[in-house]
Amino acid sequence: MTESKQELLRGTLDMLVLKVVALGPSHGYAIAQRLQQISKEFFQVHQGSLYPALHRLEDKGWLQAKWKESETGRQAKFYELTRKGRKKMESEVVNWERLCGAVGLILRAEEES
Amino acid sequence: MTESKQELLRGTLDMLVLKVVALGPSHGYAIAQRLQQISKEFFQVHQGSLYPALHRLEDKGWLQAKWKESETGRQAKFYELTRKGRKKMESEVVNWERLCGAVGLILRAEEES
DNA sequence: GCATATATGTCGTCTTTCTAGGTATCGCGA
DNA sequence: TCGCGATACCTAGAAAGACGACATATATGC
Repeated sequence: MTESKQELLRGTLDMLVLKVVALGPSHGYAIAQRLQQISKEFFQVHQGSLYPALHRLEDKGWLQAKWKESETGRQAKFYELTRKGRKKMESEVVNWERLCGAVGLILRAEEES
Repeated sequence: MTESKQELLRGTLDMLVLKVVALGPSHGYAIAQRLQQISKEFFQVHQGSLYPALHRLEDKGWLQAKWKESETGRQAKFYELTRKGRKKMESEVVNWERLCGAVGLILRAEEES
């Protein structure tokens, strides 16, 4: 079994996290679970990637954090999108789509005369 | 004009190069041009990215190089796909498509009840 | 003689991810 | 009660890959 979970593509994590947080404020642990669930187990986000990413996004002013009680009754750090974060997310999505399109052009290219 | 060319997504360059070489043996300089042209100027591949990538792909046994005369009459290093390289390319493409699908799931996700 | 396009390459830096560890609390079953 | 798995946070170090800047050389045209 060479069955290891999918590595993330460098640079996509920020967009994915912003998008998941846009679905509703959430804490780190839950964000990782959501990403895994929504992607049908394709993405497996490691804590060593996620927490630094959250701090990065907070530093940049795209996320804002508040300690609250989680669903299970413990303290957890809930992140929500700032206005800047929403803009950033939207531009990242647009860029992702353009990038996908460009990759698609390459992949569908055929030998020209 | 904040018009700088698109950064590559880390990890996609290998696939794109393999795919372009699959269109027909080509040398570094021409590979960069082709990538730019086919992607309609979206990708601008830097020399500092491309040449190390070509050496990497050659080391892995996915590309094979021969010095030949280029279209302009000079010596250039022509790369072509090996059998291993073709397999690698195909699996990378499959993986790219699965990854795109997974990202799509995230981007299209909506707040569930 | 010089700029530009062609063509290859290296080096140092930066960013991001992974691996591998650490802390702590809670609920559950043995 | 003891340990374990799940929940929840975190960091440090290493690896990878892309970038910018630089270096080199030849051919063509002005």
